[in-house]
Amino acid sequence: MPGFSSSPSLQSSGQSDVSAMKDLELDINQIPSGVEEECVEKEFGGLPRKKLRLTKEQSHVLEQSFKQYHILNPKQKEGLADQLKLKPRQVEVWFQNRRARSKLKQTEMECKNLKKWFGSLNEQNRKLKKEVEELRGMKAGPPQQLPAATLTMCPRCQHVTNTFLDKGPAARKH
DNA sequence: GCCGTCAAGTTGATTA
DNA sequence: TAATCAACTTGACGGC
Repeated sequence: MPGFSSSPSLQSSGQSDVSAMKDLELDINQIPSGVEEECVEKEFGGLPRKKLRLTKEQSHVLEQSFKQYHILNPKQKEGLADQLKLKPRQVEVWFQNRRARSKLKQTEMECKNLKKWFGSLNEQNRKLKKEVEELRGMKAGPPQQLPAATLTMCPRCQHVTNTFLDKGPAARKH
C-alpha cells in the first residue's frame, strides 16, 4: 500500500527535520516498490492501518477532475490512478468522500439560506403585526379626530383617491 | 487530551 | 449477480 505517512524508515533518513517533513508530504506515495510490498504485507498481516496523505499534486489533480465530473467511469478511474500512481480503489474512495463533502457543504449553505429567509420573514411578520395594531388603534379612536375614509380607484386610469364617507356621492366622483 | 479532518472500511440499496 | 453508489463508521494523524 503506497503512501503511509508515518513510516519509521522515512523519518529516520539522513535529511534535516524540515526537508524530511517536506519530502514526507510531497513524495509520500512514491515509495520504492519493495517498501510498498512490505507495507501491504504488514497491512494484511493484521497490524493497524496507517493513514495515507495524498500529495498536494495528487489532491490538485483530483480536485480538477472533480470539477469536470463528479462521477468517474471505470476508464477515467484507471487513467487517473495511473497518472497519480494510486490504486483505482483509492481514486474511487477519494471521489466518494469528495462527493460526501460536497453534499455536506451544499446542505450547510441551504441551511444558512433558510435561516436567513426565516429571519427576514420573521421581521416582515413583526412589521405587519405592528401595522395591524396601529390600524386597530385608529379604528378604536374618536371619530371626530379621524373621519371615516375609504380608498377608491378609478377603473379607467387606476388613480387611487381618498374619499370621506360623510360626504355626498358628488365628492366621490373622479 | 480533545477535536477536526480525511482515507479507508462496512453496509444496504440500486441498476445494468 | 457483480458493480457502484450513498450513508455511516472507524482509525490515524495533526493542531491547539
